[in-house]
Amino acid sequence: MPHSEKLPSAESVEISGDETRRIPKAVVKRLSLYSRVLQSLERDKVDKVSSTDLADLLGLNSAQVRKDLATFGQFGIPGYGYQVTELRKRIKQILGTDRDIPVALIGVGHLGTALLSYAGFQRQGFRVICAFDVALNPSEHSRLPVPVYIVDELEPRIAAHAISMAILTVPQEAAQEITDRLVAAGITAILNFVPMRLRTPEHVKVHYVDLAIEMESLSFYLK
Amino acid sequence: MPHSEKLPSAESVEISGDETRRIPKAVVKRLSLYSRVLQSLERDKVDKVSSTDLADLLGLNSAQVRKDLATFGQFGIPGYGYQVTELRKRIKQILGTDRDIPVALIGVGHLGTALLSYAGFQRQGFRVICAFDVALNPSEHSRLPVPVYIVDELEPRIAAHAISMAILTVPQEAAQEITDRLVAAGITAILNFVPMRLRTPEHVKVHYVDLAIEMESLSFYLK
DNA sequence: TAGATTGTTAATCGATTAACAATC
DNA sequence: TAGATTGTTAATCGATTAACAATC
Repeated sequence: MPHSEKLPSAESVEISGDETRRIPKAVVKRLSLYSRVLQSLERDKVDKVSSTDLADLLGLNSAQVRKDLATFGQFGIPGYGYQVTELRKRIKQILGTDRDIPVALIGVGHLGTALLSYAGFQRQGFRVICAFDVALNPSEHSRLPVPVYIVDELEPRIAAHAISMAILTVPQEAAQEITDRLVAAGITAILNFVPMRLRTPEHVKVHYVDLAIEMESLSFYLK
Repeated sequence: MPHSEKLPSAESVEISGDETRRIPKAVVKRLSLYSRVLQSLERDKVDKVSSTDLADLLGLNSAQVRKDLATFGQFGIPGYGYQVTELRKRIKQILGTDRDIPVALIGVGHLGTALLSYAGFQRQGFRVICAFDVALNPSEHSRLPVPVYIVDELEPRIAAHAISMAILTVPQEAAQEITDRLVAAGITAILNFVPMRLRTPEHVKVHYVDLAIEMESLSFYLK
C-alpha cells in the first residue's frame, strides 16, 4: 500500500481541566466565525446582538447559535441578547486567541511566501515569527516580513521562541520528516497545506487545507 | 447590520438529469479523496483495491466507502473489490474532472500569485488560463505562467474562453462587485479565499477557503 | 466449492432544529 | 407588567456504521 492520505477524523474534542466535555469540531469552527462577526460588529459600534442577528449574519439557525454559545457557559441575557464586546472577548478567550500566538512556517515556496505576507493571520493575532527553508535566498528572503532560517535550525529556533503552532508548506516528499521534527520540537498544532496525510501522535492536532480537493469537489457542481 | 458573512450552508445537492437524487456534500468531498488515492495506486501499478484498503488509506470506515461508491452505481465486484483504473476513471467522470477545466483567477496579489504557480491544480486537470487584476505590472506579471489582464476585460475574456470556474483572491472591498460580474459573465463555481460571505444566485456554487478561521479554530486545540 | 468482498438494510450515533419555560 | 430573548429539552433529521445476504 503506497502512501496513506487521511481525512481529519476526530469529530469532537475532550476538554481537560475542570470539565471533561466533548466539544464538536463544528462548534469550534463556528466559534471562530462568531468571533469574526463580533469583531466587525464592534468596529461598527454595535453593542447588542441577539442569537437571531448572529444566525442571519452567518446563515445559521438561531437555536444553533444559542446552543453553541451555551456550550461554554451562560453568555447571554434573556430578553436582551448578548453584549458584543463581552461575547467577543469570551469567545477569543475560549479559542485562546485573546493573546498573540507565535507561529513558525516551514517551506518558503510560492504558497509559503504568500502566507508570510497574509494580513488575515496578523489580524487574528497570529504572529509568524520565523520561517524555514532548505536553502536560503537572501535577495528574495530579505523582502519578506519575517526572517527565514535554514531548516537545520528548526529545533533550537522553535524552542527559543516557545512556538507550538506551525504552518506546513513544504513539498510532499519532505512533509512527514519535517512533521516528525516539528512534533519532537514541541509543536502541537499544524496547519497543513501538503496534500497528504501526516502521521502524528495523539496530542498533535492537524488541520488540512487541501486546495486541489476543494477544486475537484467544486467541479462536481459545475452545471 | 454591517456586513454578512456566511457558512456554506447547503448540505446536499440535487443532481439533475436522468436521476434526481440528493448527494451529501461530504460524499462529493470524499469522492475527490478517492480519486487522488486511486491515482496514486495507479502510479504504483496496483490494479485491485477493496473498500477496506481504501478505508485504511483514508482513515474511513469500509462501509462508508462502499456506500459512497454505490451512490453512483455498481462499481465493484463482490468477492474481488474494485478495479483501480476503472474506478478512478468513473469517479473522475462523476466529478467532471476527466477533462481539463479552464479556470480564471481574479486578484493577483500574494495569494493569487502563489496559486497561479500551484502545481496541484494543474495535476488535477485545472488550467488557470487567465488572471485579472486592477493594475498591470509587466515586470512582475511576465514571470507568471499565465497572462494577466486588466480587470476591465473580465467579461469578454471569460466569454472567449468559455470559462465557468473562478478563483477569487481579491481584497474584501472588491469581492462582492467582482463576484456579481463573474456571475453575469457566466461563472457558476467559485473557490473563494476572501473571508466574507458572497451573495450569489442559486445556481452558483461557492467553496470557502478561510485561512484565518482555520488557524483560529486550530488554536483552540493548543494544549 | 470455499473464501472474499460487494451492495444494502437496519441500527446507531450525532448534530440540527423546534418549542417553550425561565428570566430579564 | 408586557415583550423579548435566552438556555435547554425533546423531536427531527441526516450521516455513519454494523451486519449480512447476494455474488463473484
